[in-house]
Amino acid sequence: MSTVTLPDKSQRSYDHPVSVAEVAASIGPGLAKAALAGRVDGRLVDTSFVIEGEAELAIVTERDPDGLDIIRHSCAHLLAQAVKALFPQAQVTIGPVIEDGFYYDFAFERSFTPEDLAAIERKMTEIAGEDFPVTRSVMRREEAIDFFRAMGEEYKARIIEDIPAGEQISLYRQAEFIDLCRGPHVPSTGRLKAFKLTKVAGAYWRGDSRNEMLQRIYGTAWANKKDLADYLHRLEEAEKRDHRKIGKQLGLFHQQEEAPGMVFWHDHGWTIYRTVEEYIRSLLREHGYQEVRTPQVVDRSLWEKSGHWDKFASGMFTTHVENRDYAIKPMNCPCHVQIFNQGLKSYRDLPLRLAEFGSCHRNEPSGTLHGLMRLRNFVQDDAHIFCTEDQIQDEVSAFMDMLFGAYADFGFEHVLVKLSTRPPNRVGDDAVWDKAEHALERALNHRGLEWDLQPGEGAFYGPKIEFSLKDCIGRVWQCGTIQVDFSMPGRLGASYIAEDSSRQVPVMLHRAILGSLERFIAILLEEHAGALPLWLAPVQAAVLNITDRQAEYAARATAFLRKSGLRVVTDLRNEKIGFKIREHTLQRVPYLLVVGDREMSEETVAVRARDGKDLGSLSLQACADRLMSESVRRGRAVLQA
RNA sequence: GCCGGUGUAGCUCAGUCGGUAGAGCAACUGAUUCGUAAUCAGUAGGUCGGAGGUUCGAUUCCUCUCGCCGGCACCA
Repeated sequence: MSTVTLPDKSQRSYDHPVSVAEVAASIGPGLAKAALAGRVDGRLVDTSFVIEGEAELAIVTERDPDGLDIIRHSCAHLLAQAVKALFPQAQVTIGPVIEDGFYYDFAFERSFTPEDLAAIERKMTEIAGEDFPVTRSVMRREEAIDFFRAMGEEYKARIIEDIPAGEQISLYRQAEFIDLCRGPHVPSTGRLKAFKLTKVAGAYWRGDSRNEMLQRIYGTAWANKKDLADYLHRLEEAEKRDHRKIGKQLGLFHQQEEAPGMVFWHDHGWTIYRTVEEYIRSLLREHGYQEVRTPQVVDRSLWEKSGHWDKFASGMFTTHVENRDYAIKPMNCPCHVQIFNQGLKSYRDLPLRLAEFGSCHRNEPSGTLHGLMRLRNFVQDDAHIFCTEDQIQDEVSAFMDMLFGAYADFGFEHVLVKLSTRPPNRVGDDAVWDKAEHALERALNHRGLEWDLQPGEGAFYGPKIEFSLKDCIGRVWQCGTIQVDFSMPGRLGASYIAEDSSRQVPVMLHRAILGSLERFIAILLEEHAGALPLWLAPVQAAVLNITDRQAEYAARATAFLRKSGLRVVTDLRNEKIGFKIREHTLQRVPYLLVVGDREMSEETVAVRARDGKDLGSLSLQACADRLMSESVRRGRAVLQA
């Protein structure tokens, strides 16, 4: 006797143990066909899973998010089967589900070529067409190790060896292909109808660069062909937002071979940059920071004291002049401590907040450079807060207010927050780390934020909170951060006189809102597809004349608007108005102000918004007022509109 | 740094199974003065990323190297 309770609370009883597939069939033939798996008492199982006694059951179909994951996971197996069919010498390793798809890592004597990929995909389609049943079986661990080793699957054997002794191992078979897997899987290969292999790449065995490199094949999979086509289309559209593409189209900046990882900012890009910087500067003033400026090139002895020379020697650009070694600064904190160290500090001076738009150089590995996102020379909106242990919590909270306010002004709502704790290689003792980690955790929880824990990902001198944003194709980039540092002030001899007139070492908080200005601007460009909100747009309006007759008036209108504080250009070229509108629209200019004889006689401009909307004719003053008020509202206007 | 791909005019791209390259747009010249996403005609423009090698001859084949793109590892 078995009784299942369905999600709608209805119950069904059977006089024998029933499989998930049987239950689905007893509900209806449509559901039986659609069933991919079952969720029994909250646990995902195959449709072949047999229920005895009482259980809650949900039939998982492709419409269930778990169903899509199962399809993707089964696609990884399908990929592995196809690869083994075409390249029997290849060894299988792991094949997990990832966002929008899956991958599978193979050990193979050579690299897979794009042609191989096409052949593998054809083979996958063929196998799916055969509609092989997918069956589950179990083995004892030792038996499974021998089994895979006998097949020549050394990597699989090693994976199983890491599974705790005595545990049962589940295996999944489809036709001649057998893989170790926890499951569940689709009932048969015919259920995989919409997939595409997307790229090949190297990936280290067990994610460790000391290990050999495997061949990773990525794919995407969906419930049906339409979803797949939609996804590929979305991806194509997203790639058009790439900041490197937009930077070129809008003439914002360029990079060239002679300076890899560096940026040549052009006028329009630099205007965006300065606007962002000036905005942050206004926040610094508001929040009680001092702005400072420190040297680019500093003697190696300071970096030895800070610990950087030891730990990041190959990551620093160095130079040698008159028998002295120098490093071009990779970060600002040691220099800020030097400023703190000038003059005797009292507890009354704390918290002392020193900010710098600090230009840093780091010799990032060549394979990591990525447009404006990862550079060898970048500017941080950096600051170091010198405070007492008791002040940490308030300072972290105040910083988060500042950060979330800024992100709102820039139009970002979805910020990924992560807490990274002590790494294996670190300075400072564990009691100190405990204290720092707890302070950050408390500040996060106090604010009621959702956050992820990243154990072992902290900096060598302290734990940190990271604030990340996503780029156009969903890659995550760290932007803001706040890091507690109980080590460096002591290493660099920072101290203050406490209330009891004893000498104490201050705590230092490293913090940045945007992180690298370059990276933040890249994300801004991708977020807005180049159509920046008015306050950030390098050109806020263009005045376009219809014929030469209005040239003088157009210049006068431009001068008027500029005097009001707007960034305005004039386009007096002898071109049709449609041509000019097209060009400036492609340049993402927020407002196009057309002047013909009518506007000239009325002292107005005909206002056209970037989206093509006709806002009618406005007097010069009304136009200036309207644009200025939109500009000062920044990104929040968009959010609240 | 590692694996793979890639590099042709200012931009986007085509092409040469080895005989020193072509289009569209942009630029320039001329005509056109035209009211909301491309006016017409003409002209000019490239040591085919760099270095070496094979060859009578290399942009094309080989080797090395640099940049870029996608992953992986890294990211103070």
